[in-house]
Amino acid sequence: MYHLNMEERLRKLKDLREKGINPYPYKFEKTHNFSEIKENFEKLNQSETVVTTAGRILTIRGHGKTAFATLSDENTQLQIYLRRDRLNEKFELFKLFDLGDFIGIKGTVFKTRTGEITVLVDEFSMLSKSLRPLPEKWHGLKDIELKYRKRYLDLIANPEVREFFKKRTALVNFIRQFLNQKGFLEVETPILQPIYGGAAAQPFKTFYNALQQEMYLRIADELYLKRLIVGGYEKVYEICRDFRNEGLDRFHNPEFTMIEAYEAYTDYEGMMELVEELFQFLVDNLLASSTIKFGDNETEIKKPFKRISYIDTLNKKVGFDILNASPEQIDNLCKELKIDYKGLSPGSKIDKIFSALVQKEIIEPTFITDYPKLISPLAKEHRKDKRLVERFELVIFGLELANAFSELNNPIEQRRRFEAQLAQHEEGIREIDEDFIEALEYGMPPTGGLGIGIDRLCMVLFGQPSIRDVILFPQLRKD
RNA sequence: GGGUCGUUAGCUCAGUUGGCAGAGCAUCGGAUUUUUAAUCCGGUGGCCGCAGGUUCGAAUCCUGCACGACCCA
Repeated sequence: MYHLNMEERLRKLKDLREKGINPYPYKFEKTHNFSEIKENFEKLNQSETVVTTAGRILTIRGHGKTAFATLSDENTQLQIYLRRDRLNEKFELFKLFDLGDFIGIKGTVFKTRTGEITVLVDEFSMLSKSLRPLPEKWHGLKDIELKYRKRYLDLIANPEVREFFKKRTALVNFIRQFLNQKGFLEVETPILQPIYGGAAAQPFKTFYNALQQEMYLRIADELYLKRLIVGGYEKVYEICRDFRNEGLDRFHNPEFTMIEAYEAYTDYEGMMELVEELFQFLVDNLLASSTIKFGDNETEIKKPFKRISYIDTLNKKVGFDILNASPEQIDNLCKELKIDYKGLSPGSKIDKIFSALVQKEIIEPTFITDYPKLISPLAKEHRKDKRLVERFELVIFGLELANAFSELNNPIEQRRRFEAQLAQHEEGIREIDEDFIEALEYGMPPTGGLGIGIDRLCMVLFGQPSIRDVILFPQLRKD
């Protein structure tokens, strides 16, 4: 377990303790962080201000009776300079410091011959002893599996990764800011649910001992947020971690972050406007340009987004009316497209065909509108076509980023849809959420609802090719 | 689930036709009072992912397994 590199460090740890130094002290008060020292250099330098600061040692360059070290704090790096003639016998203590250790220093700032802002150290202390060697300073940590499994090392060794995850947080904060400004109320609903619903997906099961009852980690929070609309809130949203017990690849992590928003007295047209406005807001606040790149593709985020009809586009592609096609016709198409269609409902087959023929080809931000009723049990029937519902998905670079409906608020129709879904024996619900229907029976106003996948949005806006690059601790098999 | 590729020192990577296990950084010892991928001299460090097989001999060829990446489903 302890390799040779560690033995030396353990020796130094012991040495520190023998000298009466606690290698893991409790607290250290900084007067400045590194950015503040750099930004205020002239003032600090002229007034000979004594600064107190701290960071992790990244490199040490020893020169006999002096030493330079580069430290890292959360945002940037700073060089320090230690001299035997200033520190006297305490200078020798620095030999017990290694790369990776946290050091606290006190000193004055100056510029070296080459113009680098540096702190000339008058006092220094061990803030935490590191027992393991850091990844290499020049190449960083490249091994992709190690980067995911030991993200802390990735964050230490690759400052751009540390920077990237700040951008993810900024993205979420701007979404919050946007919705809050619009008068939406952020709420929290259960992650542990006795009945799962709101999407077609397999849940993670667990067991609640106190109630002696099986529970599920939510696959969506749709049904709870709609209950809140029934309750009288008119605009609500939740930034929710959802869980789906399904495959794991470049676009799927079993736990992922969604934002779901519901607004009373509007419909899916209203949700399209909201999405366009939100995306504009995010681009303005987060990106240098409205042009985004993903793999070999490039596009611009600019409203209004293109709108295409699900059925019209698909029918044009296949050359017949797919909603009136025979089961054989659809199966043959699946075979042609090498889709594994066994056990799928007619609706799911059509959706797989759509995904292969239409969705994958879409690059520019596009609203796909008016989905088949078969695959949309929670959306309201289309006002002009009974076979369809008022639903859209936003697709960019072939990826589904948002999904929205004019929400179905007719309780009788909702029960029929759930029953039809149960009869299909399809993945998705196994039990009707009677309380949800009861809530609808008390009356839900006309409502527009929207879900946006935050992880994928992050991938697309920031050009990250894998969902594992936008999740701090992506799921991997236990090694 | 299927296919392709990968796994060698703490990290980044070489390793020729099957013939002694290598480099840089890190680490240790020495020199060095403005360096910055510091420099110079000398060391330490290996279950070559794991388990089998072929062979006089395997990091290298074969089989299985584990983990990962990409593609397909």
